[in-house]
Amino acid sequence: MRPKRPAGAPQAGAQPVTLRDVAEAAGVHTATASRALNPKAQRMVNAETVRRVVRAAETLGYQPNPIARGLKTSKSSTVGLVIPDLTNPLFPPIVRGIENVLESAGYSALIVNTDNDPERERALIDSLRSRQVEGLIVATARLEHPLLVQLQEQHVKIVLINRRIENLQMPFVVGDDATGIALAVKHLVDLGHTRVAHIAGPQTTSTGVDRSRAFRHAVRDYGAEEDPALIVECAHWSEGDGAASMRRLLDRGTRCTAVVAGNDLIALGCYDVFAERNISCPEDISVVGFNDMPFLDKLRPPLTTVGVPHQELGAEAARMLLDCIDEPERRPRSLLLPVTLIVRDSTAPPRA
Amino acid sequence: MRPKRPAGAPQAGAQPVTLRDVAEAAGVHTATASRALNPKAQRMVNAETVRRVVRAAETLGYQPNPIARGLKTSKSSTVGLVIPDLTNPLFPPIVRGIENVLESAGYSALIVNTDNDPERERALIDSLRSRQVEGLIVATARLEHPLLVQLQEQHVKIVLINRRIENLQMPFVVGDDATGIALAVKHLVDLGHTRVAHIAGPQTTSTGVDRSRAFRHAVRDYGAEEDPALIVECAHWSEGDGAASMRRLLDRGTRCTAVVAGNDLIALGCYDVFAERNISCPEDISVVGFNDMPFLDKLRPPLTTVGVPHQELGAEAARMLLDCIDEPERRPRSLLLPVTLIVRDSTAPPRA
DNA sequence: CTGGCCATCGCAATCGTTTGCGGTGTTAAT
DNA sequence: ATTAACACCGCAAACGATTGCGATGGCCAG
Repeated sequence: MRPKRPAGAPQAGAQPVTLRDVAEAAGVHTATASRALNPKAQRMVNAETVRRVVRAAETLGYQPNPIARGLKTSKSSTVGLVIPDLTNPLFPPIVRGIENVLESAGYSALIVNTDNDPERERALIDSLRSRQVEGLIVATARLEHPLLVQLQEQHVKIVLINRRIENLQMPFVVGDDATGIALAVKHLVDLGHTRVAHIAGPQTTSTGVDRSRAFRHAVRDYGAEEDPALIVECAHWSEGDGAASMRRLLDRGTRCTAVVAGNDLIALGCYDVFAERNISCPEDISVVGFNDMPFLDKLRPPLTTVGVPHQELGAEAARMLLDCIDEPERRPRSLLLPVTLIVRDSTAPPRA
Repeated sequence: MRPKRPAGAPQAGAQPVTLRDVAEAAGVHTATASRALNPKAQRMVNAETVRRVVRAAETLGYQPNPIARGLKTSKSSTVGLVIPDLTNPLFPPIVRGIENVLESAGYSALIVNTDNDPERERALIDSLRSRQVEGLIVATARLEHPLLVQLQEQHVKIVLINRRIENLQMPFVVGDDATGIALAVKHLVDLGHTRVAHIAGPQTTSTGVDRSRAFRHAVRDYGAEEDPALIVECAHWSEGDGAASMRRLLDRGTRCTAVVAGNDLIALGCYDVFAERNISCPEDISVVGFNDMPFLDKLRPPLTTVGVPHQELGAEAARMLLDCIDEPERRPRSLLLPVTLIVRDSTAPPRA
């Protein structure tokens, strides 16, 4: 007889009501109790017995111990979420989307921030794996990403979010960058712009190359000028790099009346140099961003941008990962979510 | 002899290198291996043996299985983080601060978003506890918070962040709201304002009452007008509620030339109302916010606010929680972190 | 009446660690 | 020389769940 906890003190200490307790209470063996509580195995046990066990479990307030369960099944009900920096306003909505679907599936997420440092990334992923995460949602993918292909070879379940990897069968969910950019360019051309520039994101990321490729196509399709000088690249998706690139563009005297930025942060960088140089937006130059991160409508001028359903992005990625976990043999699916142009006041017809 | 994994395929499958493997490799029992690897118990085993074991562990790439360890020790190396909504820009920096110190201590955080719903909060905390978190960092505390006192009675380790609970010995770490508000009021008075309003946060939270109390004191201390009509309250710390309260203030005809908002979101609400009613800031009304959330400098006008070291807040809270875990008997400490006034362009002398 | 099948359930091993306890062998004290 | 003290290490029992396998009993068909 193991020591009973003091009666009348339900849940006094931690929560020591174990499977054995409910088994005893129901007058069965722990094995039967386990099966009775497990939907997959319920049919192996008498319906009446199941009822007794679940009732016992309920009245005792039994909560299975996921650690013990995890030890036996080597499932942790946990997934790892690898992002560059939670502080980047792009990610909180994604994270919430992910957590929402994980939560309803009984899973939870361990979040790590790599700060885009490959060394750190490797270490953090190691620690994630040692915590037995059942899969990874990765938002830090670069086009060339040896670590990720290595993980894939080790059959780690991975789904990419917001990024793809070249020449690789790895499931991903991204926004429809191409039509987003096309929408932006069309909007500008419709306003009358002919010389529109592009401040591209880093070409080491799929997002960067997809958007700049889409830009070149759109410029051609909608009949704007195809001047290579109108395209500059950023080293990182940051405000500072955006500003630097904008300065480069201006300094080399490339004339333009509109710019589509690789993302909102880069657009913010443009705003900074506009302020430095007394350029007024949208009168002198129109700007459109990408992502529709929060509070863009509070800027002066409110930023025209393309809205990406980040929360759904996250939700879909989580669903996809759970699918991979449930049926490891399914072939990788990927998803392209629709985006929308959000017109605010940073775009206007060019000065006559 | 248990089946060896195929040689030449290091880490091929999951990561099946177990303590037993290193024990065998070092020619000792798992028990000794365990002790050799555990700093607390190393002195119970011969130094030479320790060396052999650690070398074996290193060459095999041994990673202890935290699940198994947790099962035995009922420690999960995990803490729960309870916040209202990750999407609120206030929290990402806090989370990063927390994760930084947890990471270096070998802990990690499970984040849940309550959306300020007590029912959801209870359910999420239950799920956190069933995952054996060793403690909680809570950012959702209200002045009256039965759930939290109940948890405290059950000896759950809790540290509050950004909030306190009334009449309760529960460790917390907060910014110095009082001097923050005092700084703001002094700044406005120095500019020449005499009728300064306060749009207070919800008085159900310590932050709300602390700031509005500080406001009343500061107004008196610096000789501004003490008109109760100058103070209105928000139901929530949100943009919408801030706007609503600002409208109430204006609609009842209370004259004022400056307002200190309970936080930045509320200040943003004021901006919205200014836009609606063609009030220009700072010419007609000055505004100062609280928190210095990201991108405030991009607003028009850039928002004067009081800066709170959120990342340090998080870091200190995490340190505090780890302390509580390590030595459960220590009496609760609390921390008040210094804040600074950040003057931008939303404040100016009142119109002559 | 017997053998076989099926439904139901218990036994016990197992997951990878930690840890109380007891068993060595060695050294120092009497 | 006997023994106490000690350092070191192995044995085995945990931790709380899952699961292959075997045992039991009831039932039907042959």
